Amino acid sequence: MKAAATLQKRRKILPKAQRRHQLIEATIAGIARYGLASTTMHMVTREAGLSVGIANLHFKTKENLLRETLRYVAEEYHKGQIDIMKGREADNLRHRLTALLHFQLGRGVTQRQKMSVWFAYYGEVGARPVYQKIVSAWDRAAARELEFLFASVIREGGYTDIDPGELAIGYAALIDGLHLALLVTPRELTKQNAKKIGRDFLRRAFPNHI
Amino acid sequence: MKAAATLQKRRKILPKAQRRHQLIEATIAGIARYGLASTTMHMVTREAGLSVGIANLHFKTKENLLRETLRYVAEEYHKGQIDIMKGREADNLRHRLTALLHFQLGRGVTQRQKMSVWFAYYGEVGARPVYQKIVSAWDRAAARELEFLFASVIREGGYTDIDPGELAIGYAALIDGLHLALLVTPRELTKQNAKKIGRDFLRRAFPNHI
DNA sequence: ACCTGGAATGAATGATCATTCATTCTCACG
DNA sequence: CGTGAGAATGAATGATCATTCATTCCAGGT
Repeated sequence: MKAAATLQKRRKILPKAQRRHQLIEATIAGIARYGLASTTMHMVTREAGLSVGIANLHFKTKENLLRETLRYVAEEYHKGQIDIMKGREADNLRHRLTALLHFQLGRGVTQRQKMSVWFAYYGEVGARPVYQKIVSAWDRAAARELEFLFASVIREGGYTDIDPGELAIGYAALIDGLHLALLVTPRELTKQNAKKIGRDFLRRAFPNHI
Repeated sequence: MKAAATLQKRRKILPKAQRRHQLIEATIAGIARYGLASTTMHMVTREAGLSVGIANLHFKTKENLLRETLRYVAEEYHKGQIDIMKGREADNLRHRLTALLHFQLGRGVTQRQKMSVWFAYYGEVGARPVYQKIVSAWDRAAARELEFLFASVIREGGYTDIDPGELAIGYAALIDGLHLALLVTPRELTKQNAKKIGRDFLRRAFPNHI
């Protein structure tokens, strides 16, 4: 009788890596919808179409799952940036700058879901040093690359009186701030407009390039 | 015998407004130390030196206490900004710009505790529309004032090709981003440096003023 | 000095959750 | 085909927390 009423999902065994990925994706969805605080293991495992115990099997604790999820999100965002900044040999500097801007404020990154997850973790950084460590490791790598790119642009354009490191921090801060504005006050700022504001920042610093 | 061992704190009755303020301050301290998620009513009331039931008496629910705390923090920050932007009659525009920058990146605002609280709430905005409403109401007011200030500067300086509204959004985003950087990667950025980066942003936009 | 309205207390309650682990089920391999 | 190593399940457990409310205590009014 029991099997007759409910469509019994056949149990499936899959490699560890795949299950871990599945659970991390479910965690992201949960955080975006319910926030970091209110996301429960039941929600996550249900979203993944699995049982509660599976989380313990692959991640041991909830805290660990959250850490791995942050690592995953941070890597995705920063790797994307770094790849563009390194660019292909043929790409000129102007093209790299605009490609970077379009990535950082483009469809992929500025999805409400993604931005929610980012700021959910930032919000806990004050209380959990572990999150700070994970993010700042990636941040440093991206910052170095951005500083290098800016230094090249400064050399090529013969700009004076610009410190590439400081400008890189300023630009990165502007992008983060625009993400925040898109999340918190979306009615006051379109993605179109955000891009224009980012471009204007670069134009004022590098008038011969943008 | 009971009273002999423990130093009995005498119960005190105070006006509603005072107790509410006391609880809000304790909530801020709790959020900064333990995060929005892990701050319990016991912690908050203990921090305030009161009993658990008092929270229910003055705020009905925890959710309500958190909302009121956000309102308090948002008001404090945005009122401070707005006061400076309106300024005294005698203040010239250049002075208002630098005063604003020093407030936004000064000792009071960039305390780790304050920034933690800010981003704790931002982190939940994706999941709780109420927080979005509270913040965006204040944000709009500050944005209007900033746009007005920038418009005055543009007029006075005869700058062309600058939209005050867009520049205001960009500047506000930069400041938010710098706060985030100070919170997440404090080893990479001093407050001193953050101020310089903010000033450089203004200088590129308004070279005759800064 | 003595009431009394209502501020303050904190043990008790019930709800929610992370975590456990005995059991069931799969599938790769012999 | 059978089989066992280990992947997957989910009811049970125990911990944590927000909320309640019967009781205690304070202070302003008479």
